[in-house]
Amino acid sequence: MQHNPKKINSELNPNVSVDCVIFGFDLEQLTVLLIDRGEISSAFGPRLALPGNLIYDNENLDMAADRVLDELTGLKNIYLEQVGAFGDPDRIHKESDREWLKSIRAEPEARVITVAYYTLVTMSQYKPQASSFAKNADWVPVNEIKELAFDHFEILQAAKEKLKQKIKIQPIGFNLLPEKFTLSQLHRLYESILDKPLDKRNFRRKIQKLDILTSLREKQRGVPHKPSLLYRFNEEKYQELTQTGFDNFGF
Amino acid sequence: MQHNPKKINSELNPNVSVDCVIFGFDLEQLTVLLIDRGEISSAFGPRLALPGNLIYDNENLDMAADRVLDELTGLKNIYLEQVGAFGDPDRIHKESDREWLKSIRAEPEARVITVAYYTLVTMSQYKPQASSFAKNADWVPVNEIKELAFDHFEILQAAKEKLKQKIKIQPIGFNLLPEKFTLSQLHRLYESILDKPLDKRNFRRKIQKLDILTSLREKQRGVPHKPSLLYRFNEEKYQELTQTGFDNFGF
DNA sequence: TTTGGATAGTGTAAATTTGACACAAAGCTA
DNA sequence: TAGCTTTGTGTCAAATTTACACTATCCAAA
Repeated sequence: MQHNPKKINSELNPNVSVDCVIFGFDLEQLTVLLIDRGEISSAFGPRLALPGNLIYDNENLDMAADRVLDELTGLKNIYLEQVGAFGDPDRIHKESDREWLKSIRAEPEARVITVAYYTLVTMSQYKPQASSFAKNADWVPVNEIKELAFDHFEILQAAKEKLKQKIKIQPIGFNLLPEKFTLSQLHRLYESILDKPLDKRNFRRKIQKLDILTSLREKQRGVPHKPSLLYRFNEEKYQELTQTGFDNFGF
Repeated sequence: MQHNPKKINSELNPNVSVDCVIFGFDLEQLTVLLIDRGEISSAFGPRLALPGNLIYDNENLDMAADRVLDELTGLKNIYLEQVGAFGDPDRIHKESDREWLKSIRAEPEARVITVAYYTLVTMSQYKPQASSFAKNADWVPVNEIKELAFDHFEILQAAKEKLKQKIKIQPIGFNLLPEKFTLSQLHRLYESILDKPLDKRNFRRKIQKLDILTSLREKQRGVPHKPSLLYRFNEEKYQELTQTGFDNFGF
């Protein structure tokens, strides 16, 4: 928790926390980085929760979200979007929740509102076992999550919906892919986020017409089938597009 | 401020406030209900601000927004959508801001984060002078607003953008119109929200094809030109539509 | 080396949607 | 009754969307 020593002199605000829905994509499906709260909670409710923490009084909300992400994964400068504020007075129900909150320095009796963010990371840049902060963290496919601690399941639903809407307007999906990727991977990504099948040929036609991909003269290697061409996201062309007011990346 | 006596026994949370962007439509342009903070602030900065207040510890955020709206306008059951949380540690800059916050019982030294909402009301249902709470409140056309107190201008921008995106997905604009309205009024409404001109015939064709309007056998009266037919929003047909997964109300 | 399994990559035709555009009808006022 | 103002309407061309099936390429196993 002392990962960012500059912050430690400031005071934690006991009323406001930040929770992060950290999305990843394992090239098959959308996943979320969850932390396991361990035995302490297992008898009472869901062990899995979104990573989060109270905010410091001298940081703004976006910075707090960056910090939580950094503490857990060591990643910086990650795509980040606010989902919204969640704050039912009774959002902390269980004795186990209170115990656990104490263990991370929160005031379990205070009413806490949380500001939720979602972030998009490239899974290959981060494996949970690589970081000492992430001993209890792991990627879980979104579709397999049926419950979470506190009101985190509700937050996850809201984040999925925000992401879905956002990707119809901006091609932010590239933040979830490695630098080089195939059209099929991009296709799968859009299908998982939009949660519906998309026709292969129509998808390819549409994405190619946008002209925001650079085709690398390079093929996939080691796959037991016809290897795919690799592409890279072309930031410059994307900027050109948006600056002309274009905003129809919808599917 | 004691409009809702049930709440008065609970404690105010000094760290969390709710601000409301109350949109209206004067049949010409989009407007926002602002309060005038009066002389106390005039020497230091903008007098106009969004209505808002601290939240009580026993109410959830949506309820708090409803309450603020009710206190100011007396309106209940209004369309309400969260914009997000705003919370730069230095969002309260000026001495005048501190004075004013004291006057509404806030703790000016505490770091306050605010959760912003936007709401859509029918202007004809509410005239500022009708309510004793609203002596200092008035409708201001959105396009004429150049600055607001605190970070409220930023919040307003965010709210406008949210509304713009939302109306592309759901036909929520009817909440801004009287029960009976003309297609031209609806047309103007979409133009003000989307902030761009829309071709009259194409707009009409599109809105009619959605089949969510009931044509009343009734004409406008007293207008110095050809009177328009009046329409009503058809909630049932809209529900049918959305339940089939339709979500393209975009323009 | 041949064969089978798996995914990549490609084109077309029909239906739908969009965008551009102009004039007659209806009511009010002077 | 003449003039002003806004309503209400149709068409055509272009662009976009949808549905749909087969060959090419690589790896692995026989």
